[in-house]
Amino acid sequence: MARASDSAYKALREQILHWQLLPGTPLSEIELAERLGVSRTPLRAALARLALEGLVDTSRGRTGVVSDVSAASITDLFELREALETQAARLAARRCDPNVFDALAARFASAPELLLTEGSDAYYALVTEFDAALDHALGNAVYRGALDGVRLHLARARRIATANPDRLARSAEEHRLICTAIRDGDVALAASATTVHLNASLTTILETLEARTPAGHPASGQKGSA
Amino acid sequence: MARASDSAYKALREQILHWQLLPGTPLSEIELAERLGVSRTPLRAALARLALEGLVDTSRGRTGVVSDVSAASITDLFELREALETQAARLAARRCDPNVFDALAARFASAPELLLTEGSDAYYALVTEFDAALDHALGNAVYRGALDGVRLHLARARRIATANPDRLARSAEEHRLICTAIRDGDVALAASATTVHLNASLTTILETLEARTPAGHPASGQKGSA
DNA sequence: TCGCTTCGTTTTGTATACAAACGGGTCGGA
DNA sequence: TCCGACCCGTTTGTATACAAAACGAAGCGA
Repeated sequence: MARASDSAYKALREQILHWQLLPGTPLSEIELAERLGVSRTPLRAALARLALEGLVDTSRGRTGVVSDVSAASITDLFELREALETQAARLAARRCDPNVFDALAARFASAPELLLTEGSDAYYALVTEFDAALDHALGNAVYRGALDGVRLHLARARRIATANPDRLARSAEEHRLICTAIRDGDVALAASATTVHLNASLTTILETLEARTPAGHPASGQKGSA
Repeated sequence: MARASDSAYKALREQILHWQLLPGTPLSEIELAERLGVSRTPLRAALARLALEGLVDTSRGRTGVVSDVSAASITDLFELREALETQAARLAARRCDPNVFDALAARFASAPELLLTEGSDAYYALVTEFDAALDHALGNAVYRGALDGVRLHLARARRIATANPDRLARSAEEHRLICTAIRDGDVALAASATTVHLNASLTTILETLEARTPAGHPASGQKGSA
């Protein structure tokens, strides 16, 4: 990981995910190489990787731009996410170690205090632990790769909706329900609870997004085609 | 697409998918660059792309190898595939143009004759048309990207199980049922029929794979970790 | 005889130099 | 004045040269 291409990739990814590089920003190889202190060759590799992961859009023009985050693209993302996570919840309900998800349920139950004392970052860290537990329960590297792809884009979208303590508290309750359902091996409930959670999450993000773009002021171009 | 990196990518992908480059084959940059008549720079890009798509495994050692196709990896792949395709079938049942899937159902109904007169390649072309219709009904570029990733690996796995006319005829009947369910907007049936089809397909591939590896003769190493 | 260290070869990773292609701008003509 | 073609600058795509690191083998020592 000490390779220049990797560090360039990590740096760019971080900046895109943190909205320091805004959607639509053109990514000139020469300029970025200079700014990141690497040669064009490893930078090209980093850019190619970001393009394949969907964070960089190379389809328009020759110079790549940071890919767009529109209401349409987020809706599409959540459609895929629902397919993956509901089935993941079902599978986990069959295979998991109940103790793991029992412990997670308890931690989600006490999340309101966590939010008060340590803030939203600590809560997101807890969600990451939940994701890891889900991955471990699945025991499927291919499936995990697909989930990671979704989580990557989700991390960027989530930055818009951060800092809504009320929503996060409800999110914690939804996660708690998912955890108990998985712990109890209740396949149907695990899937349904996941659907409920994702719908609430999507709604929140879309509302925040709409509030941010007053109307007639599209954030940065549209989604793919018509 | 006239770029050297793209042609190298396409050539390598073709050879891997057609089992001309067998799983485990080491991919030396110098040798491949010479063989394909391109420089190492574009070849590296091609190799990186294949690695990100999962056709090349760079985790073991420094030199990448063609990724493995084991019973375990195929089972994992199908677990992901089921998550994606069952939900895709549900969504398509809600959104599709009935005429499209009605026409497809008719063509799957007459697939037995197609298999007799034109062979399995023509049948696979029909399946590809079905996939395209599904993508179009979804109208979701992100979802399609995930499906394409699965289809890529599936194409390689399928090469093992090809040329079982009896199975293909049954596959056609399963597809016909899926098409009619989608056409009729029957969400539950579309999903269930897809599950049935995928299970049958997986079983066939695993049986063929087992018959090919007589025992104690692992095709080419194991899957990821333990 | 087994294990460790060390050296050599091979392979990847990076930098730079060069060629080609796209875009913008300007000049000329209708 | 508007349209079109051509030219030039910038940017990407490719090739090669160099550096660093990893694998393997051989030799030494216990």
